[in-house]
Amino acid sequence: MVALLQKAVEVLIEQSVLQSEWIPDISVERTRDAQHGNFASNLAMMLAKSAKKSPRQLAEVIITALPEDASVEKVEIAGPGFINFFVNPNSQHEIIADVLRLGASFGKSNIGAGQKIQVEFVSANPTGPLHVGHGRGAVYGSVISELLRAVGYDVANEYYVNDAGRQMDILATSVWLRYLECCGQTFQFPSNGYKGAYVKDIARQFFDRINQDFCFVATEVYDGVPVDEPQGGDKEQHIDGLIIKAQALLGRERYAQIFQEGLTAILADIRADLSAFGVDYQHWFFESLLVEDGSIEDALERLDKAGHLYKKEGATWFASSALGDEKDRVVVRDNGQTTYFASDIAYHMNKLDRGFDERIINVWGADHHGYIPRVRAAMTALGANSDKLDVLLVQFAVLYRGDEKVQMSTRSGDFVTLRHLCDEVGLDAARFFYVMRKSDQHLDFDLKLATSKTNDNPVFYVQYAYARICSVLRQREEKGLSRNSQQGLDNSALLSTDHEISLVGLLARYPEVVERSALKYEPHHLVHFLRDLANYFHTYYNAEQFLVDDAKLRDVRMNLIEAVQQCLANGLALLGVSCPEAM
RNA sequence: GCGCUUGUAGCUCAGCUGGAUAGAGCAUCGGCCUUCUAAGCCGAGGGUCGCAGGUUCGAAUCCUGCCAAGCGUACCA
Repeated sequence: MVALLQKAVEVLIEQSVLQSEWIPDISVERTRDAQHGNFASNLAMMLAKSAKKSPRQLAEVIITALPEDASVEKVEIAGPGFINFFVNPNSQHEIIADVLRLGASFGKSNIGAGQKIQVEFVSANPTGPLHVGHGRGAVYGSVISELLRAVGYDVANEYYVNDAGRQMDILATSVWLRYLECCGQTFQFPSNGYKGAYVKDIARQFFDRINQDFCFVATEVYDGVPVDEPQGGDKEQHIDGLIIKAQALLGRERYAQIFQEGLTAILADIRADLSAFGVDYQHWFFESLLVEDGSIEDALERLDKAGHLYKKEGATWFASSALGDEKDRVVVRDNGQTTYFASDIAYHMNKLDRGFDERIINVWGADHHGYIPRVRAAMTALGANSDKLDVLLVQFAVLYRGDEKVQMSTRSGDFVTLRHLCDEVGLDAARFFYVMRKSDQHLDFDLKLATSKTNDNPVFYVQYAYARICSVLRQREEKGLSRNSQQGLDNSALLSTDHEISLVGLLARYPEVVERSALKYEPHHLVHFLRDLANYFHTYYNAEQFLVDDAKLRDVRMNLIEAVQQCLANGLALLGVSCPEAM
């Protein structure tokens, strides 16, 4: 359509009706209302002022200059000056043949041309099992990856494991303290320690294997440690004191062993949960690697050479405010320790060095939004184009059970784990619900609704459409009715009801929906599309009989619903949701 | 205080980068099963698109100012 208008415009420029400098980007949009044809252009309205003609008059002129095209049935002027294109229905029907021929490839494209993209998501600290808050990022990241692959990008998923830093020391110490309980010691567990039952499990298993080798008397452990908050002290100082004590009493080797014990157990748990959730990674990247191989020093040196670092009050600062951040940031504390941000700078440098220099995607919790400018600044300072970094924010989901809000408290360790969620609502509903809404919006996740196997569950609505089609196709065979796909394609003109025309029209839009969802990182468009497609199908199903006596008509309809089936399957596959053949 | 994000039907949300009469689901009400799965379909009601200005042929969409909510504003990770 754009090409047709382009030609018309060229003709009119030659005739001096228009001048080339007036011509905007010619856009053609799909119409919302079938009365307005299939496509519409606002070109005449855009040009009206410059051409000093009324939009409708100008539209008239443009239309007469339009070249003939077989796929266009008619062109009309409507409203304030829209040019509406009505597509020849027979050319629309070709989509059915396309879908059946392409099968699982229908909707895929090569827009990405094999460009490398790295998608990093979840990256939760390995200090406990994943909870429902992580689920949304997990599904969002994996669906984005699948979508980008579908449009031709070479996508690598990565999980950044924060296995260095204070939180991990708190975990190791928590495991040790629980282990001491296994040894029969009694004491007040620190209020800032990890209190979840999983820590006890890890400690118990460790105790069963190691027995008493790591055991110390509680009074010795707590001797000289600042008191905890409930006793009027500071919980941070208390836990830090315990960490130092653990390291001192156990010695380097044994401390490392118990540290490793907690880390591997929890990481195995996280991997298993994600895998069960349909999320798989190409690469697990460990923060400790950056510490060990000197990447952090390298990164800081690079920033320093480029003149981005300075010293103040004993600390080393990164002058990020010169690069768009609100203020400068500390990278080396006055005690000589590097900050988490320093690791992140090194990590991003590492990503660039590994060849992900075209596009890097980070999926973060929305509460980290303030962190974006400083990472962008770091990218720029490292000599990369910070536009290559896309940070996608995911808002937390709020769990409901019916009208009742489900309370989540990480501190007490009594949060809802991702595994619980999957057990309760199932993989399909969980994934579907998480990507149903725009990711940067709050999501109300209703457990009751997701588990309901009745009227109002959107997952089942879509799956039901698929199952119904399967059922019809099965019964065609069981009843011994003939099927000739080619005959169906040859007679596509028999598709004449409004339901059939809109269904065919919607199928044709699927590839653009995939493209849009992928390029804008908005999987919810795909979800909405699938709901619409299921809706159109259910309507059609109720309005027409498919297994009719007329063999030609039957073949045509079999082809149409099989194409719908294929499209639903392709879409659900991208979401990682299953297609049950019967419900 | 400053920054980011958000405000659309009773509720939960779409709204395709400025288009035509603002759309779904849930909830409410009324219809449709002797024929391919009623986990479905059809219909009805329900809106000052937070408020007020501005930009233009045209604004839920862009700009400004208010109002309200969430998040962020560490030598934490």
